Amino acid sequence: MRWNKISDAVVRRLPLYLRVLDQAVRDGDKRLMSSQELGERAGVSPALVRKDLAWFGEFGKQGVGYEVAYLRDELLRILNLDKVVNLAIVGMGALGHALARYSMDRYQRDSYYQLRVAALFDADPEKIGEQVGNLVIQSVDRLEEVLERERIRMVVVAVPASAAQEIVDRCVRAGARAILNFAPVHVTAPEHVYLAHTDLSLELERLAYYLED
Amino acid sequence: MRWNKISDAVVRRLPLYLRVLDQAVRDGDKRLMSSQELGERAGVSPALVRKDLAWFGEFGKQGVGYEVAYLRDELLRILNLDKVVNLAIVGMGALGHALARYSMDRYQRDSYYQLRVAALFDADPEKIGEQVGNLVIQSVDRLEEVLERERIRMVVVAVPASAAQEIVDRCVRAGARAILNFAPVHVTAPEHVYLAHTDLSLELERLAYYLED
DNA sequence: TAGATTGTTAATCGATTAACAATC
DNA sequence: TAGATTGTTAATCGATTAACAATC
Repeated sequence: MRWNKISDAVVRRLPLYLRVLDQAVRDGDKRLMSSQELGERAGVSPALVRKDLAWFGEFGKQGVGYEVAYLRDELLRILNLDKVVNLAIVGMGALGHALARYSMDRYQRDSYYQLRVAALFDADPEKIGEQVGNLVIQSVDRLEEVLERERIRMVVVAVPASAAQEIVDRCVRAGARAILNFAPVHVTAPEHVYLAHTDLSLELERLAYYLED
Repeated sequence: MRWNKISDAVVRRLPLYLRVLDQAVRDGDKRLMSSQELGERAGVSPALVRKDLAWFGEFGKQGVGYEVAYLRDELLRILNLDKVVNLAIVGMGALGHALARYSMDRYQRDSYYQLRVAALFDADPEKIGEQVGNLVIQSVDRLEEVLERERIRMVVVAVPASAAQEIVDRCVRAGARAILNFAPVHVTAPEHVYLAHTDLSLELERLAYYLED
């Protein structure tokens, strides 16, 4: 089952719903939730919640709402998070470290969090061999080899701008299907690879716009 | 001069243009740039480049293009980055550290980068007193006092989800005008404060959607 | 002048909201 | 049954692209 043509804007909200539902399941305070309440907690209008979910199926009951545990499981399935997803982080600067720690901690703590950090890479000989959680930072020279051997198809790129495009190219050749680029540079990938960009420095800079004089 | 009503989507692209122009100024390879080339380097269509810039004035010359140094300076002014902007980071976990290091390094290195990290806060007694660059992590108890004294109006929130709303509220009361929240939770602020949210775990989770089965 | 490229208006595209029949 | 809430269609809103007259 593939739901192509689903817009980015929709996909972007699914993990938000997932989080609200998972929280509700944990708290165990309610078995059912309306689009009204789900929207409120996620910061999205109720109509949009219903429309987003309707792209993937009919998960609710009229007059009743959505069963939280069921909808959470469906969202996990839709997001491919119902089974372990291996993930590599390339570039173990401060940001790479932060992302690695966060994901590792969460993978251990939350049974539902199935994003597993499977490999860490850096180009700096000083960093290679360093232990982070239960992993050792490897030389980026072994990038292709390890991605292929471990069947890693999701990669976080946190290298300097000057190296980003080359790393992306190499990940693509090694079979990556989804790449999240944190380097402050516009990079490209072939159509069949999903490439997203999160640029923290751009976020900081745009924020300054809203400081009135 | 205030250009209210400029959409978020437009403001979000300005730092992108700024980066391309600044790079061109540094390289010194061209004095002029067309919307075509600026767009190509930024990953934006030429028409959109022209439209975005036109919200703020007439910066180009027909048949010629934009003067890179001039347009860069105008963008710096529009983004309020033509003078030092003080910034506080609350929550010095791995992500807070990464952001602090990044901004501090860049402030030292790039003469045009005027986002100055002016204060660091954490609630953990273990971390308070720790040196990061030329700053010492302070107790979050002193948040209001320091923000007011140092006239800090831009704040990065990198605390755990459970503390985020309280920290945002306190920043608002202490005069913050622009807040960037990294905590994985939906928080709110009054109308007069600009609040943005960057959620790295949501980014990672949505990425998994694009891994085909 | 001739060619190029802006600034701007109109057309298109896409995403969100409103509304409501279906139905639990 | 009566009340509530979904799933879905139509209306609205906003952002991007296309086109071109103005003009350097």
